[in-house]
Amino acid sequence: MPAEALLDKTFHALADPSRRSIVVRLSQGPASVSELAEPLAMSLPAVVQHIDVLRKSGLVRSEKAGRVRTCRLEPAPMRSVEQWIAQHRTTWEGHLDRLGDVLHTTYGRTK
Amino acid sequence: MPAEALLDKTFHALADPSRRSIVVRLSQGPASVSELAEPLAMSLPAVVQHIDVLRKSGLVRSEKAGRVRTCRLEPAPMRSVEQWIAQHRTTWEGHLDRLGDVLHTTYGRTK
DNA sequence: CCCATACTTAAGTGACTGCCTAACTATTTG
DNA sequence: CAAATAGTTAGGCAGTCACTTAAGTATGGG
Repeated sequence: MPAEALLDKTFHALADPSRRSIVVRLSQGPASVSELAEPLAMSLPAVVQHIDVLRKSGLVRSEKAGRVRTCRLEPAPMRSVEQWIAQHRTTWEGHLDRLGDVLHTTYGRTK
Repeated sequence: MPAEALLDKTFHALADPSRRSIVVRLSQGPASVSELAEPLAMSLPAVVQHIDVLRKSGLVRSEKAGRVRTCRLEPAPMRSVEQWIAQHRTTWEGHLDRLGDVLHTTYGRTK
């Protein structure tokens, strides 16, 4: 998957409170579909659809054993989101530093 | 704005490549609406709508001077997204550590 | 073998997105 | 003041989203 599309899907997946709560739950360890559904006030198919959005972003992986599907968190997409933010925050901060320089040379005690 | 809603809007705002490219451009310093529109292959009203999504998430602030509206990046929402991720990655990593402990005590050389 | 469990599939719906064009309102500038 | 510039407003439209209910498919226990 192209990096841009990965970011699209990961940001989109995280832009929903139900899906974020699933992620939070999974950050504490794997869980079945029913376990993930239990705290959510919606039908089971709706939960499965949310899990599917998370799965398509790569944030969640799942395997079925018997009649139970167990979901677990996959760290890579979250890391790429974190990196994207860190990278552009750095640019932004770098620019602020340069702005500071400009302000300093323009208004500071020079010569 | 409640923290949850802020995360909703910020993640949603960043889930679009055009909007992310606007953010990247603004991370290098403020820009006018037309400047932001120039590299994007879409009509000006479409760009303004994207800027509006960014504005509603708090990621972008803008002021109008004369007929030019200048947009700049606001760091707070990006930071809260970064914190949300860091927080749950920590939980997740913590769990991995504990899993490591369990594996060690269960299968490792004990006593 | 029967029944409860744990999903899965399908189809539908109302709201929201991301675009567009057309028309309009301010502000410079010649 | 007339024309170009910089946005803004309004309306429409195809596609996606977040659900729903109803019906189906495995699987495991008694």
